[in-house]
Amino acid sequence: MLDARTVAENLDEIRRSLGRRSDAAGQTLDGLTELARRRIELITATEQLQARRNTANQEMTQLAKGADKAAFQVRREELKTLSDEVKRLESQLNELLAEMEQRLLLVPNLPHESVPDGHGSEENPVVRIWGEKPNYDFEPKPHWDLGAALKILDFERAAKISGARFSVLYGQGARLERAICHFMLDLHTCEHGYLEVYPPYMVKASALRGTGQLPKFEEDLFKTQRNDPADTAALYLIPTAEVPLTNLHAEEILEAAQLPLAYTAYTPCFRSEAGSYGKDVRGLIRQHQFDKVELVRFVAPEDAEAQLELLTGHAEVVLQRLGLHYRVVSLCAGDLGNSATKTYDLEVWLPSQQAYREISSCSWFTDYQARRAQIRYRPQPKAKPKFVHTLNGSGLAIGRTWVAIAEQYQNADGTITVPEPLRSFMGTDRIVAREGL
RNA sequence: GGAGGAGUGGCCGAGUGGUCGAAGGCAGCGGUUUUGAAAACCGCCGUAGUCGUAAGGCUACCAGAGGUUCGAAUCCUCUCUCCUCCGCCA
Repeated sequence: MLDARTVAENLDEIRRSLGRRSDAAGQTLDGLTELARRRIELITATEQLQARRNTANQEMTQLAKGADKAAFQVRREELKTLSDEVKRLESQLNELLAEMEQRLLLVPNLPHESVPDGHGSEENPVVRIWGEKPNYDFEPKPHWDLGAALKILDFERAAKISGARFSVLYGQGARLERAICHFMLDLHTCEHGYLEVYPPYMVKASALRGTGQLPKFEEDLFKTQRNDPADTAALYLIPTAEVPLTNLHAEEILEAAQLPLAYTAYTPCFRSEAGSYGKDVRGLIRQHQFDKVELVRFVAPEDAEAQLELLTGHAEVVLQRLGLHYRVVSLCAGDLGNSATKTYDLEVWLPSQQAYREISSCSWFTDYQARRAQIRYRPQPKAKPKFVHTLNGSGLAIGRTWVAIAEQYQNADGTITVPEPLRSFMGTDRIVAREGL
C-alpha cells in the first residue's frame, strides 16, 4: 500500500509511474486526491469539536460537584447537541477512512526506476545467463513421459483422487522431491544464514492482505469453509510461504540492529490458478498444489536494493550447485507483480520445450507490504519507527526443480542422472524404472 | 463441543463513571555522586493523526467492533485471543 498523503501530494508523478505498469494501474488513483482533501477537512472539523466537548466536560465535572443542580441540567441538555454532532462527524470520518483504505489497497506498488519499460514477459531483458544448453544425441523427452516410463510420476490417479492439476509421485520420484527440499533448506540455513521456519499452511484474510494477495486476487486462492458458510473468519490455504513468513512480524516494531532478518521455510503452496486454463495443462509446471522453499528478508530501506541482489544470488546458488542451466531476467514494468517494485525471475532451461521457464521469482517490495502489515523498525534507538522493506524469492520451486532435473539430466535410455549434491539424499546416482504398480 | 477465568504502556501491575494517556515497580536512556563500577538520587522514557519553519498545540488509542451517558479503561452487547477443568482426537 502506498502512503495516502504521499499519493495526494505527488499525484502526477505517481500516476506517471503507475502508468508504466498499465493504464488500469494508473486509473486506480482516480478520485484519491479528492478523498485525501476531504479527509483533512473532516479530521480538522472533528478534532475541533472533540476539543470543545472535552473542555465542556471538564466544566461539567465542576458543576456536578457544585450545588447548582439546575445549571447542571441546563448545561447537560446543551451538551447533548454538541455530543451528537461529534458522533456524526466521527462516523463520517470513519466511513471516509474506510473508503480510502479500500481504494488504496487496490493501488499497485510503484515500479523502481531501474525497471525497464515493457508490457509483457516477451519484453523482460535478460540480465545474465549461467551455464550452457545441454546437448543430447537423442530427442529429449518431456518430464511427463520420462516420469511415466520410470513409474515415478502419475497424473491419472491424481485426477481420480483430486481432479486436474494434481500429481502423485512414487518411489525415487517422491524421494527426489524430498531430496530437493532437504538440499535447499540445508543450503539456505547452513550457508546463507536463513532461519528455518515451520509456519501455518492456513492463514487469515488479514495476512493475505498484508502481503497483497487480497483484496485483489481472491480468485487465485483456495478458501476453506467451516460449518457456517457465512463465516467471516474462514481461513485460506497459503499460495506461498511468503504470506506466513512476511506476516511473522506484522504489527511489530523491530530494532535496527536486528536487521536484516532472513527466514526460509519449506511449505506446500495452493493456487487455484483461475484464468490459467489452457496454459501448461500437461506436466508438473502448473499445479494446484506444489512444494516450494521460500526466502524472506526484512531489511532497512537503504540496504534494500543491494539485498535484492543478495537474495537473488542465494536462489541462483541452488541452480548452480545442481548444475542446471538458467538465465536471469528483470521483469519489465508491465509484467511486474502488484506488490513488487522490482523483480528478477530465474528461468531454468527445459530441453523438451526448448524454452526457459520460471523457477524462482525474487522481489523487492519497498514498504508496500510493510505498510499493509504494519511492520516497522526503529532506525536509531529512540527514533520514530519507520516501515521496513520486505523482499522474498523462491529458493526454489521444488516441483519445477524436479522437472528441470528430470529433463536436463535425462539419459538416452530414459533414466535420470541424479545431480551430485542430491546423491546422499537419494541414496543413488541414477533414477531407474521402478517395478510394480 | 461443554463449564469457568482473564485480556491495561517493552515487561509486571494499580485503576469499577468525571481533571486518567493512565499510579507504582522493573527494564532502557541522560545526568549527579564515585579513582572506576555498583548503589543512591534527579530527569527522560508509547503509537498514530493533524496544525506549526520550529518550540509546541490539539485529537485518538487501556484486545477489537458497536452501544448507554453531558462524560467510559471503568457499565452493556457481540467478536477475537489466552488460561483452567471436562469431552473428543493425530
